[in-house]
Amino acid sequence: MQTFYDQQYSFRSPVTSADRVLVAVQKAIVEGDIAAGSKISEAGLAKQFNVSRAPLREALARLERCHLVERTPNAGARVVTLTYKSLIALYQIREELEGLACRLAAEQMADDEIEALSKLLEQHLENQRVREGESYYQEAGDVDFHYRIILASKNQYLINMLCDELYFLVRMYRVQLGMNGPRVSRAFDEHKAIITAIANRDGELADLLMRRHISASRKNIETKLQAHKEVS
Amino acid sequence: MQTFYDQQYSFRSPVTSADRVLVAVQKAIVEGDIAAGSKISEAGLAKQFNVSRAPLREALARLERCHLVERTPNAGARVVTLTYKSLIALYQIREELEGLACRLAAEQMADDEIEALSKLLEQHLENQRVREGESYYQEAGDVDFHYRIILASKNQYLINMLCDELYFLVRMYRVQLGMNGPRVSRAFDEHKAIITAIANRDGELADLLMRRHISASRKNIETKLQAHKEVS
DNA sequence: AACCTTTTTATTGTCGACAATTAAAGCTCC
DNA sequence: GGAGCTTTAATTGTCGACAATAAAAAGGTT
Repeated sequence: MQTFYDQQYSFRSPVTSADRVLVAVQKAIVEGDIAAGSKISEAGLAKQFNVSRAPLREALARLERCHLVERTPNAGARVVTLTYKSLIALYQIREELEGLACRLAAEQMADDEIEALSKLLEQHLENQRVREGESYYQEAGDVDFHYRIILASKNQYLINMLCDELYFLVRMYRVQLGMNGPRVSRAFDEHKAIITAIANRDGELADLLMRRHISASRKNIETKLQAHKEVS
Repeated sequence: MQTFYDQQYSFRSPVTSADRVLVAVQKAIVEGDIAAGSKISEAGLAKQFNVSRAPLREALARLERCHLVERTPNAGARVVTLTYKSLIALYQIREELEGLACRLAAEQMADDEIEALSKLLEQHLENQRVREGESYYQEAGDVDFHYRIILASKNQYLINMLCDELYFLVRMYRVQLGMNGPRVSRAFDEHKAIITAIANRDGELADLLMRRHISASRKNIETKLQAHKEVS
């Protein structure tokens, strides 16, 4: 299943070898294959991907940009660690920016775009029925949904910030802390309500609903993070 | 006058030569010494700063990060051009994010920090009286003010996005399109009202006032941009 | 044995050269 | 003379090696 969000960097296909490495390392960090908090060796990763250090450093710079690694001069890069504080900070920003995106989308989306988004949601519903309980496809669907609305805002900076700089971190929290149980179906309903508001060209309501949707999602992850902390 | 905003990259002093080049080129672009829309030659700039292309490319990557240049694979980097559309997009985001920053600051700033910020504003007022009509110091003061509030939000991502990724572009609009006339003194009054709201721990009002402040600033630049376009 | 200093090692930052790609110039053909 | 193709030139992407810095190990002192 080729999902929308598999691409990055404003949705260009990887042309340079730095792009390829970036995509691979992004995926590895998001999915936890490279442990959170671990140090990244430039020479090591370069060897692993059969490239020189130059393109790898370019990739590292972009990984820093999407907040997946933290670099300190002359000391190298470390994979970020997921914390409660970071989660709150991230979702505070998402509420504001995706709320704005939703409002702009309600004002600017073409009728057929709204129709297409509505159909996409129906597709996700099918998938959910078929794969009850399996969380990954739902996450992909959720990300797809948010991506579409962000793109519909037509705000260049907003698209860049959310899709390129913030969403990999969001996915990292989701993949590593999961989304499942009753939250999945509730998220669907919230998506549907948001689309309805957009279809009615009610930007204010769409904004509000998106903020609540994100807030609910945050609370869900918060509890998982809490449970996760208590175990370890 | 050493101003607060002269530093960058989360306020670390430039240690590597890529840092030095970055600061210099940032300044050159913001102040229009490197023309908007012009192509950047890696070899040329590298020679100009007496460094090799490696640190210069690192600097370019960060310039792209703060939206001062746009890079396309195998085609190089171009300095961004200031447009009406871009201005609107930028300020839409600023309203949301700085509004949030203001709300968080109202909740979290220590009493002595508020006191210090209030005193900073008095200092700016002195400066304004002395240098009536000269816009640069006012801008520096304005940027100082916004920086303080953003930092007070204590939200790591918010600080990074606003101070590292967006504010150079904001400064570019200000420096090249200027802020002067009655807007200067009005901005002072708005700053004062915002501090008062923060001192009263009224986050909601502080949020609202900051949004209006930014909106007013946008309208001011809009008219300048309009006039500028009509001339050229 | 713990602490500080010095030496060693490893890692990051920088350089110059080469390969790959794109943009420009020149040529051919209509 | 202009459109399309070919060749040339210029620019970007990548590589391996060296220099500079920081972390680790060894040594000495109290």
